[in-house]
Amino acid sequence: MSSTVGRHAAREQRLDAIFQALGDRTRRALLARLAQRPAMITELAAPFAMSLPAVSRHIRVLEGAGLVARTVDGRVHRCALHAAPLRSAAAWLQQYRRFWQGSLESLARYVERR
Amino acid sequence: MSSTVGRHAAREQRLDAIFQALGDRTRRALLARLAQRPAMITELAAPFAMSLPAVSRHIRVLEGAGLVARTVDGRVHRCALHAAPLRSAAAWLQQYRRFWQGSLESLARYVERR
DNA sequence: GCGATATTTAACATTTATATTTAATATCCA
DNA sequence: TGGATATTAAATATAAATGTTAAATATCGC
Repeated sequence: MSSTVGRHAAREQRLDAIFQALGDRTRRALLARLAQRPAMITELAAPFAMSLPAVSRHIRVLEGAGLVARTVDGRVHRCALHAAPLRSAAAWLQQYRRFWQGSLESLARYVERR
Repeated sequence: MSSTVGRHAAREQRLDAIFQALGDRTRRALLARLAQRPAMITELAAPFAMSLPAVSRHIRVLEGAGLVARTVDGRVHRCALHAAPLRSAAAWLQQYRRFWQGSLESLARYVERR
């Protein structure tokens, strides 16, 4: 699994997991909450109109993408944001920066011309 | 639907669609291909070990997220990258930049100390 | 008009995602 | 010990995603 294609597939798989995890507003809200400070599961679940097991599984998805780290402390599971994978996602998006920059500049030029 | 919550929900929905669209490696590969130059459906589908209808639907998902624009020219559907929504995704990610930067700086300090 | 080409639609099968409710498990603490 | 708390697991239902093949639709070009 140390071949070039293997590494490529693994990176793609990680991006799949990261973007899929981000593709749900509940999970993005959980990340936003964790960006404030770490929190236990019950605390994280409280604001949502959704059962605790449902939130628990959303958190597991975030963990699977490497976006949340869990520390078990007695019966309390404390969750913390782990932002490193977001960096990979941002790096992927930056590849396309010139395209949206391009269209913005085109728009600017267009607006100036009038 | 022009209330603040309405707008918020709409933005969340758009982010859902964008991130979900990006959460599939076939679709990311299609975007990468379209970043070279526009192409028709058949052209886009050719490299994939997957039926044409399957690719056609992936493209529709990208369209749904606003990432691909289609121009019908006779029987040929020409697709072009439309990167603007990626900017929203990047903007969302930038909110978290300080977290991954933070860990990078910590690492740098740690490496320096030794 | 007719056959070849480009694409979608339909019908279908399979898998994955998401949510619920009800148990089970583990820990805390009086 | 025993009841309250924190969390997961199991069972279940539904919906959505993904892929296939075969048929339908529309256009091209002779």
